[in-house]
Amino acid sequence: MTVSISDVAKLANVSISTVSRVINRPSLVNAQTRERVQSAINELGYHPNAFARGLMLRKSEMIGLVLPDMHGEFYSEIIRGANLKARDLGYNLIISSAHDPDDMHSLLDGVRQRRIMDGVAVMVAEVTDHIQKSLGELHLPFVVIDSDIDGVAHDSVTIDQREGARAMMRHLLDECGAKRIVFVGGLETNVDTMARLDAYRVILAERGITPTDDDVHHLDYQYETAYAFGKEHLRNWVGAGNCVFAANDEMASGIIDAAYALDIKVPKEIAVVGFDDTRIARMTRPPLTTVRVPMALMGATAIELLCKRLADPEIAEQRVSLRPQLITRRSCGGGGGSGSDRA
Amino acid sequence: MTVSISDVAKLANVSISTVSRVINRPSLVNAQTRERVQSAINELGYHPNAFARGLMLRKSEMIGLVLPDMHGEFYSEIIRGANLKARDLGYNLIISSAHDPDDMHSLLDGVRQRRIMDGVAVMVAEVTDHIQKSLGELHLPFVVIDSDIDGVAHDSVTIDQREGARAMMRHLLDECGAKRIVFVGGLETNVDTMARLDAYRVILAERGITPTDDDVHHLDYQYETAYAFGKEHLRNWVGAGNCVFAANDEMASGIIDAAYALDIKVPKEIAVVGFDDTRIARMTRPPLTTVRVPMALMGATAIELLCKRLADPEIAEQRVSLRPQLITRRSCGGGGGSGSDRA
DNA sequence: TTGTAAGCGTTATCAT
DNA sequence: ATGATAACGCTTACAA
Repeated sequence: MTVSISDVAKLANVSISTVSRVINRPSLVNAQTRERVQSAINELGYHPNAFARGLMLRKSEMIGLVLPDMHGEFYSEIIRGANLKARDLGYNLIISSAHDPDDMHSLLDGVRQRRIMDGVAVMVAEVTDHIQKSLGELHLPFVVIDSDIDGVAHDSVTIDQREGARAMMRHLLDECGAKRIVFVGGLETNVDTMARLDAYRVILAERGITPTDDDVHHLDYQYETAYAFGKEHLRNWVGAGNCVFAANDEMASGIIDAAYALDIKVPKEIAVVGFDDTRIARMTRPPLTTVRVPMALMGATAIELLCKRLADPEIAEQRVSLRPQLITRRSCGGGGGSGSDRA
Repeated sequence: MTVSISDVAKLANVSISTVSRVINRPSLVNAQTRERVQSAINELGYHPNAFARGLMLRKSEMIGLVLPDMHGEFYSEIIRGANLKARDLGYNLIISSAHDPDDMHSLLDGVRQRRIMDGVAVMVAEVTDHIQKSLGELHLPFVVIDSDIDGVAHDSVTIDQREGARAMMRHLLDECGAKRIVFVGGLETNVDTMARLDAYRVILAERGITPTDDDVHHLDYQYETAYAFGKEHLRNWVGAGNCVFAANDEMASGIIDAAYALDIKVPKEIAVVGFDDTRIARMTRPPLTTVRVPMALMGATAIELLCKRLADPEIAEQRVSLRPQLITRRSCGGGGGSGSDRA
C-alpha cells in the first residue's frame, strides 16, 4: 500500500542513497539516472515519509501557534495572517489555545515535550510568572506576539499601542475639543489595556489634567458587559465635550448601544471611540472612530520572524513593532473623514 | 542535550524494551522495576520522540482541519470548537485554509502526500468535481463539514439548513404576517445558500406564492456588498408586510444600515432577518432576528466523529445533522421574544 | 518478567 | 557518480 524509498530504488535500479540524492541534492546525480529515478518516483507516486525524515533531520516543517483564547476577530485574524504566511513559507501551522491563563502553561509544556514543532509563536496577553517560566524552559525557537518579556531572550512582534492610543487622545483633545475623557479598559493585567491606559494618562498629564477615579474603569472587553456598564454610568458622563475611550471596539459598540437605549445622542451628547478597527467598527451607528491594529499582519510577521530564526538560529534578537493607524469616523464628532471607508 | 530512551535505560539499569513497556504497557513490568524506570524518566525529564514513535506506530496524534477560507466568525468559531475538542481527545490540530476554491485541491494534495496527519476534517462550502476527486483520493480518514458528498463514503457533520430556513419562513409568514419576502443569498454555488433558498421556495410554494425575479438575489455574504445593494434596491422593496431574508447576518446588517441611510424604518417599513446568529446579530439596530447555527459545536463534532473513526475504522458511516434554532429579536417586527438575549 | 534484535523509512558518512 | 552501511529513537516479536 505505502511506497517507500526502496521501492523506488528497486524500480529505478539504483540504491536508496541515489534516490535520496535525487530528492535532496539532485545536482549530485547524473542527469540520466536522475531522470530514471524521477520517473520511478512519479510512476509509484512516491513521497518521502515525514516521520522518518523528521527523525533524521530533526525538523518537521511544522510550527505552533499558541493563543491565550480564540474568541473574537482579533484572534481569528491573527490565525488567518499566520496561516497564510506559514503556507507561503512551506510550513504547517499547529494551532492551540488555552482555556484560561493558567492553562497556557500546560499548553507550552505539551509543546516542549512533544518537540515535534520546529518553533512556536506564542501570543501573550497577560504576562505572568508562570508564562515567563514556561517560555524560559521551552528549549525551542519561539516568537512572542503582543508582548515583550523581561529576562528571556526572544523575538517578538508587537503593536505600538502607546503610539496608537496617543494619536487617539490627541485627536480627541485637539480635533474634537474633548474636555473629559473616560477610559474603559479590559482587565488591569491585560498588556494591551495597560499600554493604552498609560498613553491615556501621559497625554492627559501633558495637558495638566488628572483623571478622577470615575474616569478609569476596567471591564472585560465584552460587548454585553460594556452595554450593561454603559446603561449604569453613561448618565454621569454625559456632557458637551465629554467622551468615552473604550479599549476595544466591542466595548465601544456596547457603550454606543447603551447610549442609544438611554436616548443619549452619540456623538452630540457624548462621543465614543474604540480600538482595533474590527469589522464591527463600521457597523456601529454612528460608525466608530478607532485605531486600526494590523491583526493579520501581526500573525504573518510572527511567522516570518520565526522562520527567519529557524533558517539561521544565530541572528540577533528581532523585535518588530507594528504601527497602528487612527481611523476617524463619526462617533467622535470630530472631522470624521480620514477614514477611507464609511458605512 | 536531548535525552533518549537508552539514556533512561542506562540510568535505570534495564533494557530499552523495558523502558518502552513502562511507557506503553506498564502492566507488563514488575512494580519495582517499573518504579525505578519511572523515576529515571522523571529525573531525566524524558519524553518519547514523536517522530520515532510515528515511524513505528504510523500515527501522530495530529489531525488536520482544512477550511475553504478563514474570514469571519463562522470559520473562527469552527476552529475554536474543533480546537477545544481536539485537545480534549489528546490530538493536535493542524489548520490550513485555501486561498480560493481551486486551491483547496492542492491543499488536500499536500495533506495526502505528507500523510503526517492521522485524519482530516474538511469543510466544503462549494462542492466541485475537483474537491470531490481530491477527497476520493485522500486515502486518509476524513470527515466533511457542512456538506454531504455523493459517490464518496465519508462521515459528515452538517447543519439542517432547510429546517432552519423553514422555521424562519414560517415565523415570517405566520407570526409577522409577511406578505412579500425578498431573499438575499450568497453565491449560487454555495451549499448553504442553496439549501436556504430551497427551503424559501418550498415554504412559499406551500402558500401558493411564486417569487418573482426581483425576489431572489445572489451576493457574496459581505456587509459592504449588501449595504450597497440595499441602497440601490431597498426602495423597491419597502411596504407593510414586506421583508428581506438575508442568508447571513453580515448581509442582513448591511441591509439594515442601508435602510437607516435611506431613512427607511426597520422593521416598520420593512423587516430584515439574517442567518447564523453571529455576534453582530445582537449589535444591529434593531437587533436581528436570525437562525442560530451552532458553529463551534459543528467544529467539535467533526473532530469527535473523526476521532471515533480513528479509534475504530470499521464503524459505519456517521452522518450528524445539527439543528439550528430560530432566534427572534426585533428586526422582524414579530413577537420578538423567544430569543433569550436582547441588546 | 526481562533482554535481544529486527525493523520502521530516512539521511549521512564513508568507500569505491 | 554511486553504493554500502551506520545512525536516528522507537516498538515489538521472539528468546531466555
